[in-house]
Amino acid sequence: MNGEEKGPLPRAEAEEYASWFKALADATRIQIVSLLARRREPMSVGEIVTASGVGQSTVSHHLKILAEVGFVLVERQGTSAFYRINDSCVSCFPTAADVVMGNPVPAAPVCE
Amino acid sequence: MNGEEKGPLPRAEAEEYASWFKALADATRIQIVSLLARRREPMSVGEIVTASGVGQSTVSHHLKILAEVGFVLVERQGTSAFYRINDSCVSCFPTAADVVMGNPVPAAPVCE
DNA sequence: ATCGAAAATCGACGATAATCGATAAATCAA
DNA sequence: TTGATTTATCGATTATCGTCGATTTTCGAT
Repeated sequence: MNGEEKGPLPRAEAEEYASWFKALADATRIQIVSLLARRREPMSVGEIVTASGVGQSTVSHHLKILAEVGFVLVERQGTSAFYRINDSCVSCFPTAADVVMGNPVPAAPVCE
Repeated sequence: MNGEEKGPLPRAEAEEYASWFKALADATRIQIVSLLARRREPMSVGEIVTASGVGQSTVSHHLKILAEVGFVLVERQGTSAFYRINDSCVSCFPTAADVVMGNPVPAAPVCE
């Protein structure tokens, strides 16, 4: 019982979808995500900083956003934080068709 | 020859991807798109305005953005403009997996 | 306890984007 | 031509976002 209404998607759902897409609506975040996806192993913030050429605070900021949506996972060891890609979250990311069809918003942003 | 490099996605590609996702990174645009997708027939700007409850100039602005990415198609009749969903563009929209895998950016934003 | 290293947070700035009201442009009818 | 209707554009305001430098926090080592 989804898209048989004639009105637009309710505002709340639309905002949830939008927050998903916002996570990938920035070139720097896409670079960070692609970086973590190519190297399959976890990377420290420092490694990501040097590999991406972006400031340390900026990288930390973006990693936080990516973690909130569940795109990346954190594990802390000593003073370091290691981030890795969250494959299960990548696969549950909504498609444009989902939005357009009015499919229910994916379970929870934080998968796993 | 895609994701076997160790560095991040080149900036240009990352920006192209980001521009795609930016198109759906706004709740109002998602509402407009979902509205056009549910009613399969074209809608005039005025109809979209009353159905969405957003200002006329705002709707016109968002429709322009959606048209630039190819999500919607325009046809003008008299003083009216009728917008409809572009199914072929919806299906070619990149997935999160595409971004993460470093797949090539979809052909052209303006499909059809 | 003190120091150094790593990451997160804070404060500020500039740029971008969303929204609105008003105006302009285009079209058709009388 | 004049007027009415519909949409696009313009100008301004406001809010959001990305970025940076500096500071703070956390943790391990000495």
